Amino acid sequence: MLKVQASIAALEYKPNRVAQRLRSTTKKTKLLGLVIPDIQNPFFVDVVRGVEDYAYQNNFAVMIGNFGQDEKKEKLYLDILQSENIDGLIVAPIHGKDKGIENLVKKNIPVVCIDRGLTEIDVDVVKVDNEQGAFNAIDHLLSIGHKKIAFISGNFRIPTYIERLAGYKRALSEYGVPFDENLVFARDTDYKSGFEIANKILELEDRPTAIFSGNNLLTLGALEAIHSKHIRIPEEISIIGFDDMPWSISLNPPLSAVRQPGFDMGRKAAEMLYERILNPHSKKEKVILKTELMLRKSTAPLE
Amino acid sequence: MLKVQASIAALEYKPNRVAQRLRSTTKKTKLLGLVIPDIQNPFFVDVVRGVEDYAYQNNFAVMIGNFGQDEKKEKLYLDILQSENIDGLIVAPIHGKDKGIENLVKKNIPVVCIDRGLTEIDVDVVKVDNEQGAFNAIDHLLSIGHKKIAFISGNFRIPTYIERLAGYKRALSEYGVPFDENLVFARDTDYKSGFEIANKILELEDRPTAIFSGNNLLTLGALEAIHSKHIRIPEEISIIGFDDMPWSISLNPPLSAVRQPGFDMGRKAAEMLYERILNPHSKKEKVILKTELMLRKSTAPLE
DNA sequence: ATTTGTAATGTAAACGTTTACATTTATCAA
DNA sequence: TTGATAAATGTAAACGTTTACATTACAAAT
Repeated sequence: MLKVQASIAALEYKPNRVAQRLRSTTKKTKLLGLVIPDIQNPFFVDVVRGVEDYAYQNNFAVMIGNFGQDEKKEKLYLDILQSENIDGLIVAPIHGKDKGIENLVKKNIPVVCIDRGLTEIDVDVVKVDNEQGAFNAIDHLLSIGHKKIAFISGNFRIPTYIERLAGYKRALSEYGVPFDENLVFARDTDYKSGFEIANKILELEDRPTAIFSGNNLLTLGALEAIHSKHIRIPEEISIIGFDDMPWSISLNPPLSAVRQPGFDMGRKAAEMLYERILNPHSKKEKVILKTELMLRKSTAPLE
Repeated sequence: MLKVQASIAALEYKPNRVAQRLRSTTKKTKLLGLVIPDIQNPFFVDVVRGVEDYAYQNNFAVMIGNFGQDEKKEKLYLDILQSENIDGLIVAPIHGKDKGIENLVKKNIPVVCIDRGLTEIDVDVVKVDNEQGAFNAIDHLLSIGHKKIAFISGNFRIPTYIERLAGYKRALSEYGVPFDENLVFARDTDYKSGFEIANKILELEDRPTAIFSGNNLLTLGALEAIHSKHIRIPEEISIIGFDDMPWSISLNPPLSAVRQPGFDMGRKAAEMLYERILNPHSKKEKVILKTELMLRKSTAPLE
């Protein structure tokens, strides 16, 4: 063994990553940034796991920022990560024209967008076919006789929800059911919003026979609202949600849902980021993953 | 306005955090480490949110590592964070004699332990009264007539589960029910373990009338096992879990649980870490938070 | 105008690496 | 043993800050 290497081992020398990162030009700093909208949403937790899985295998550390749908907070994390000289960044943009992310891309910092893309600039993206996913859910509901279907959505500044709304509309029009804008409710993407919106829906004069909820947390919130009013699912109302969870089967009743492959999305994003770091000028890539309709017990035919 | 400051503003100068951290001795690097066992567990997600909440308010960034109960991975994150010159670290030790964390404490790096303490060394800790929490759950079960209560636990190297077992035993002995070691099952702390252990329990000759599951994920896994065998809760078997979730009420049936204040725990830990950074030699603090018994519909008297 | 004090700016070294060469040491064939 | 080549080690500058002083500028007070 070499003398130097022997000493390295003997003294248990661990390089200081800060100094490495300060000096290094040829990216070997092994630090990735990951900026997500809501760590409470199990879908994003899956994404995180996917990213970490790939990162760990390739000796990267991951620095996570959770901005909780707060634009200022997102900006802060973007700034911090940039001034941390990260090798690259995986981020779910708060909206399609996110200037902060655009700037990073322009500065040639490797960026991969997840869950949502950017409209103003060409960038790597991994997402899901939201339009088709929503279409499948609504198509299912329509096929079993529902016509009055409420949509509990997140904010329409988030591209994801625009796409899901498009799927909702397309299904409706295929069945010749007119679109009623009073049936779509958009607010935040959290549990509380789901709860409050569902409460409002359930008190409507001519109550919808089915609910399509735009994400995990909205679904769970809506479920609480329905249960607290002792309305029976699916006898009195059907519900199907975007995002599946391992324990969807243990909900009351077992929940029908549009499954997104969160783990795969995270893993793929990390992989693409790695490629992008190695190869900064190759063509930007768009990956659209498929959703899967999980039919369980929360949707039933309208008699 | 000063000339220098004017230029700072004009050029939108952002200090390079890496250089700052490399040079700075009087800790103003504003970076915290957070190392958690399992980001899939909603309890730890709450902890993360609590930490981030405090950090954000005090302009700290948080670097999260999720080690998934893998000791090697925990070690890696500890090493990485240390060589990142972080100001301080919040960590849930993988077991009570965690050498990696002991070393950090000895090197005078500010450390706060969450959820679990360290036996060999004096360190700041925020945890919950696990013994009492488990006692309350078992006491409730015993008070409504159950005697044969299975305990789905995590690995007994994790201090938390040792304490929960102690509470289980104490309740039993207060009711004069002999402890039967064949009723405690310890494996990993994930969904799959809960599912598999519950399956085993349900096939037992003289099947327990109640299950106490050691955490969130174990509970959810057990629930799936029970449902897939079409065993009715609580008519045929009662179940109560450690850890509550916002949507526990929407489970089938609404789940009785021992609630831990995860958000508060995270926030308190961040606060204590901040104090520790400012004041490295003050007396180490132990904070024991209270649990709360949430009685819903998954436990019923034994007729 | 001169002094005095304070605020603002300037200067050089240091943090622990990487980078790019220069130099030394080891290895092998002739 | 010598020379050629490769491997190992040595050296100095640079990364962008902070730290600790030194210097300069600008008031207000004499």
